[in-house]
Amino acid sequence: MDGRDVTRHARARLEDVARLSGVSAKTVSRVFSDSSKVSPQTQQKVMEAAKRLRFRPNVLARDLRRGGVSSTIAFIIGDIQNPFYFHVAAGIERELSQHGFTMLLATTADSADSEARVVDSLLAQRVRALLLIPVADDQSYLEGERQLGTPIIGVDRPPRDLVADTVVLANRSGMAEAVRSLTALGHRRIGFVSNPSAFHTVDERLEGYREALREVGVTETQCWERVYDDPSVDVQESVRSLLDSPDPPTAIVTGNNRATAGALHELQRRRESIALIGFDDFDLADVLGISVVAYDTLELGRAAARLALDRIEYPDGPTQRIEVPTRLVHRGSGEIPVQV
Amino acid sequence: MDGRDVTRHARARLEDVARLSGVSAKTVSRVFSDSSKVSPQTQQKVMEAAKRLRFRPNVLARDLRRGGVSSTIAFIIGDIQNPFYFHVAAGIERELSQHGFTMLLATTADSADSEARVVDSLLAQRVRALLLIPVADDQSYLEGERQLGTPIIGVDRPPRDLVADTVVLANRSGMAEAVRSLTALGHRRIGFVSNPSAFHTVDERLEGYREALREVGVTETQCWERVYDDPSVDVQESVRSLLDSPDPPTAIVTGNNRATAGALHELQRRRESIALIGFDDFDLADVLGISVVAYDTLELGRAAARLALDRIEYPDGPTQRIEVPTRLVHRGSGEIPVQV
DNA sequence: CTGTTAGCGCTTTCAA
DNA sequence: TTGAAAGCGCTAACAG
Repeated sequence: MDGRDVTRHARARLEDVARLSGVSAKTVSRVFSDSSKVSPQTQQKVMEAAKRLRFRPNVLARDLRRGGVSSTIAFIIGDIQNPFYFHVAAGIERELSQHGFTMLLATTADSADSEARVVDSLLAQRVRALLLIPVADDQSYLEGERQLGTPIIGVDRPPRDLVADTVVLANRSGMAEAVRSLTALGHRRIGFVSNPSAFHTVDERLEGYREALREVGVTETQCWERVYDDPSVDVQESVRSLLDSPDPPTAIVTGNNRATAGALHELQRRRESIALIGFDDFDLADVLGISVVAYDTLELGRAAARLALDRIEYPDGPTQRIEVPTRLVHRGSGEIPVQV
Repeated sequence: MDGRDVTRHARARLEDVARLSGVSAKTVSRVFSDSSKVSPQTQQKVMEAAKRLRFRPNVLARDLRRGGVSSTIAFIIGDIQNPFYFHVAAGIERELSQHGFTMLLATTADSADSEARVVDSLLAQRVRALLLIPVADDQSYLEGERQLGTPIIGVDRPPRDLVADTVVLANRSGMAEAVRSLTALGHRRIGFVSNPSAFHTVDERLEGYREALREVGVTETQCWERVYDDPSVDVQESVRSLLDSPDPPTAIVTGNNRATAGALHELQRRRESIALIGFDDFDLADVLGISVVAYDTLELGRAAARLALDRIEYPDGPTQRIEVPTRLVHRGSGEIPVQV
């Protein structure tokens, strides 16, 4: 040591501020939490000292003392690469940050056992609430945690075997509306393409599709349905097999944005243009002229965050289920009438 | 109360597990951190008790005791809606989770004072490192924190007035390569469109553009440059003004993905097809046939995360600057020769 | 309005 | 290999 101050300064604590400003630690604490109960002069003294010492309350210690819960809320998603998830994340983050919470984002790579591990590590961090897009077959393993008071919110799909607040899209009616707009143009042979299929969302969309076709007397739809659960099956190829089948469809609807992309790739390859409506909106869909079933993704996230905040405030309120509406956006591809 | 167990169970603590398994709290603690020093029998006893009580170590308390730092690493981004940020976040998250850290994601809505506030609240949470996409004019306010030992990593742009590890793209050379491919096809009047412009990234891309044009003797490029900093100026309109100018360009390069989208909208409106190369790849660019300067976004994130992990391990190592390479992807729009 | 004491759940000594 | 005591930085509960 050469006499100059070359030591790495330690972080200032409440007590350091207290000493410098000549008050007790508790008073400093009050200034930083519920300043209404401290006289203005004291407040100013404390704030000055704090500034000089670059004091920042240690949230870890605060949260520990306040009952072991943190001010973070976790959002667990599957494949982070899918733009859908991050628009939802954006909505959640925006709503949470307005209420003093921060979002902890974790991914499960859409695998069930990864889900359990990730959830576990987040709970160890004492997150204040858990928002998750359920992937595993069964979320009953969260029941214990829920009883301990951690709010658990299902996003985009309802958790299975677990009573929880949920936000979902109007999948069934949204898809039915899309298919009806096609049948109105004369289409009867309509393909439904999706991969994966196991999720609640796709199930519901498929039902909406069948429902709308039943309304015009088409009850045998199996041969137009290309729904796989195997990630190795390329959507583009399933569209190809559909269009190459003996009695090809005159229109296609897709179960999600990835399926839409696959369909577009195949249609471009064939240089064909067929009636197409995708579920999920996407960037540049307008430039491409693709009609879609759209919805406010940001709002989906916000609604989920609000459910969590509600549940934190009213732990014993009734279970809520919010359905975010969809709307059919006409951009051309969905308005191609059946070729006679 | 009806006699059945309707009380909300409290969370099990180390001590509860200790009591149930007949050992001391410290032994249980050992089992959960550095189990090598506990006999196998004891270990099993403890694990069983822990399982029965659904015990989960409280990371808050652990981190507090271990020196007040958490096992979370924050990533601060501007506009969360931009898919670019997401992919970077995905890369970061992936790398971090492999090393036992979780990612705290916060947004600043691309505003400078919001940046300071967000950073402050994250530091209060004692994040272990700070990854940020600098937005404010000046990050010197982080200097104190850096000296306290919090690693700070600049992502996509170097922090200003702050020595910090940084990951950036090869902006200049990437853009120069794109423009060279256009000049090779005979183009000399090439438009450059971007909004916003204030960021390091766009500056560098602009320089690359000018450099490549200088190489073929074009030194006066101002009239082809449409670079704004006003979010209210629509890129589509600036492309329009460019194409409607007395001496319109025969090719366009864009400064980022949003500018590319704007250009596409305008070109579609005019039903024109002009040579176009975008900076940043995007979904369905292949279907649209748009040539782009692409790069591995995920890798950008991973590299940033690795810098943080490095710095945590070797606080006094040399400052690093990583440049992620770009590559020109030919898809047709960039291969349109100049019209004679 | 302000201070004192105790303790959140864990781990770091240090001792056995 | 195991345990007892002390304390991380903060705040709840109680005084004054």
